[in-house]
Amino acid sequence: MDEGMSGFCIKASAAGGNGTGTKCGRWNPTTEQVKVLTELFRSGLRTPSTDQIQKISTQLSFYGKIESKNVFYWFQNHKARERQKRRKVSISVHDDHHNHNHNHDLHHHQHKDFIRRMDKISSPKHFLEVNHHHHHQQVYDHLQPERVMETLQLFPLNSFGEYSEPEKLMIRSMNANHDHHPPLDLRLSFL
Amino acid sequence: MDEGMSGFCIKASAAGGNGTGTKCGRWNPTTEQVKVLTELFRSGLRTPSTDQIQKISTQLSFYGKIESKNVFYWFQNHKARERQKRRKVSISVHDDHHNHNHNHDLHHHQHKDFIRRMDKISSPKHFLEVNHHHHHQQVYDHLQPERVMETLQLFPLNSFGEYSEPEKLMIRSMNANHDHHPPLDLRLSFL
DNA sequence: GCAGTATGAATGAAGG
DNA sequence: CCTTCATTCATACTGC
Repeated sequence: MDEGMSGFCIKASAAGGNGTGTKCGRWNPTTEQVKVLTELFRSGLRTPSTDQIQKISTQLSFYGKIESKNVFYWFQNHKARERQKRRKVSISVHDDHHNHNHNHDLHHHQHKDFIRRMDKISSPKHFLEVNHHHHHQQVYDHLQPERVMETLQLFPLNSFGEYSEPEKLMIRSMNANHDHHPPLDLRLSFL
Repeated sequence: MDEGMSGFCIKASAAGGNGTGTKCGRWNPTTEQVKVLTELFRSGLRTPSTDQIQKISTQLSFYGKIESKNVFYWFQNHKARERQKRRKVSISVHDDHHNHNHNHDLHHHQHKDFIRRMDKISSPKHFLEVNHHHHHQQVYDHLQPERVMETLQLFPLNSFGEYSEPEKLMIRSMNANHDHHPPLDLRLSFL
């Protein structure tokens, strides 16, 4: 998992107002690019479509290396951060001491799609309820370092990456037969 | 930004590969969990059934805190993003003058987020291929610094017709009236 | 050089 | 499934 980290971009451009250098790794927008993007944003563009992204990217490529994804991410981030700042501030300003229901109020209204699927395919009863262990401390159990290999030796960590064909088939068959009340057992021990 | 600490999550995890810490708010898969999930995915499992999800979840819980929904979402996201990622988004809009590199994609996974939109929303034909087709010739053509286009037609579309006329004008003036800028032009007419 | 910060990139989680 | 939001991770940049 240790990234290869190929990050060694020689980027000379800075906020000062230039746009030279720029080689690899992560995109480093030139001031011109940022300017255009900002203008577009201020113009009301929040979530550009594919076409728009492409065009913007193409145009901006004149000022320097850029890819579509950069434009996409830029807008995503910019929008998100604008909102984030907004949120933080507003919370601080008129906090009514009772306004805590939209930030980290996690769970309780659960995910629709997930529930729907769960509910349909095979009533998991308290599939979600299982999650209701918030009053337990066992949550902290997992903070244990990775030295708890005893009971479940399902995943030989040193065998990842490659597996035999028969195993693939097994998996496949399992996957193919899971419609109603699948008698299938997904034992991950095949790994 | 400092405030990042909105939550109370002690996220000690990082790209370094770990499995400790992390226990609040959003699920933070350990490397082992990711590994297993990835393997399952690679094995052909795309949309696990409820039972499968449950089993996977149960098994993965050995490595750390996890809930069924996490597994569910993981597969959904991974599948979607993987599919679109496959779309090859390395649009080298900017021709490599002499820079033939092939080391920028090796580190982590690429983006997967924006790809989705790219592939589907609009041009189902080819999004990236286009970049290879056009050699930015025409791009430069109407990017001539000297050529000042009166156009500032932002977005002919209407997806976001939020901007007001004044703003268009502002942009326009900005574009057409750049006293101290050489070849810089902010024409957004390409959209 | 390291700390702090701004921001690009990735992905978990939801909504529709 | 597709689109979007939110949070987080990683890195470029700036200042000390």
